[in-house]
Amino acid sequence: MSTPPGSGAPSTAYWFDDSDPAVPLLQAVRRFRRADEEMRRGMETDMDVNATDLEALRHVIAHERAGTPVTARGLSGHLHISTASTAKLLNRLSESGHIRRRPHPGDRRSVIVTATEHTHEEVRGWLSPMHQRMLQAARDVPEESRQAVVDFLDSLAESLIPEPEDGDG
Amino acid sequence: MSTPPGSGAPSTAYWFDDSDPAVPLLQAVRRFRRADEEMRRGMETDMDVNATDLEALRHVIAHERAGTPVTARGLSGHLHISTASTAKLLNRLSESGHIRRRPHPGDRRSVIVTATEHTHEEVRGWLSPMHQRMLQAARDVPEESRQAVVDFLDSLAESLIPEPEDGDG
DNA sequence: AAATTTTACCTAGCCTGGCTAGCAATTCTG
DNA sequence: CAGAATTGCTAGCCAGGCTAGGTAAAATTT
Repeated sequence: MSTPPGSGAPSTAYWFDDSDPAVPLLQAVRRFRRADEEMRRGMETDMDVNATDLEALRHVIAHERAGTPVTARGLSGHLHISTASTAKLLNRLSESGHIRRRPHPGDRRSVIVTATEHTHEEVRGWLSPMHQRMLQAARDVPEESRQAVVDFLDSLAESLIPEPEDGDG
Repeated sequence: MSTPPGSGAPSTAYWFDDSDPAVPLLQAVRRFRRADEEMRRGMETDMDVNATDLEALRHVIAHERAGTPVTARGLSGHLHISTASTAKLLNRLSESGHIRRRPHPGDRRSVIVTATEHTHEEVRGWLSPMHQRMLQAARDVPEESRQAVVDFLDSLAESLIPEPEDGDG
């Protein structure tokens, strides 16, 4: 083995066995996750909203663009917070001018949430250049490796699902 | 054409132009991110600690394994929370039996944080099978595509760094 | 080496953003 | 149509951030 037991462990690769050629891939994944977190933090700071509110805005905008507008209920589900917390969130975001509540055309109990034009611009300002760069990164992946990348990512996603404890039946 | 302008947009690919062959890669990235979030949520629930505390435990354990133990200060920096909040966090986690404070051998102001054996086991129970699966996923990437994967991920990470506003200069 | 500044950590007390409970309006169902 | 279910709201609680301010130890200056 490459990490001699009992010796001072290497500083970069905590858990890892350096000799495994698969390790650099997981290290790259780790770097990506870190960068993702930092990006979110930067965006929160810049737009002066918390993480949940930011994700809410992102969701609202995405659905607005897709023409499948979002209700308070739907938002609550997406964010995994209660409908009560969602009501508070909507209050915050409408007071700060980020979103607007609109009546749902087909259900008078329900509320449609839309982003204000200002919010659209603000988010576009952040996301669209970022998105362009990400798209370019994806285009730079050689044709013959694209499927491998997709498979790897999906396989990773699969890895994160906990193995079902073999219970009774 | 794939996304007829003005028509009702497709539900899966909000922002995307389906015709770009790079898009499936970003969609896979998105699926991975989602899975990652869900994994964390599951772990929080299962171990009955909040996200910050969980990340703290992870960090402590990783550093413990690497033989570079972590101080309260270091933890505070890693988590991006104040030293005061870190003190509270350490109180929570030591009351719940997850960690222990130890004197720093070389600096009597400082505190070394270690995880209890129980915590090590608990985290190992979650992470090491997951890690095995991730490692397998990485090994399954064909040799000739590995570099492309690493490059893509690093390039994505790079993409997340906001472009420097061209200011005065 | 004495005095000063900086650093690591702590407690006290505040505020934001979750939560449950409970209500009104609307829609669905038998 | 009566009763059950669903959507969203307010009220009020609590966890987990924060700033302010204190002490002890270490580092730096004089």
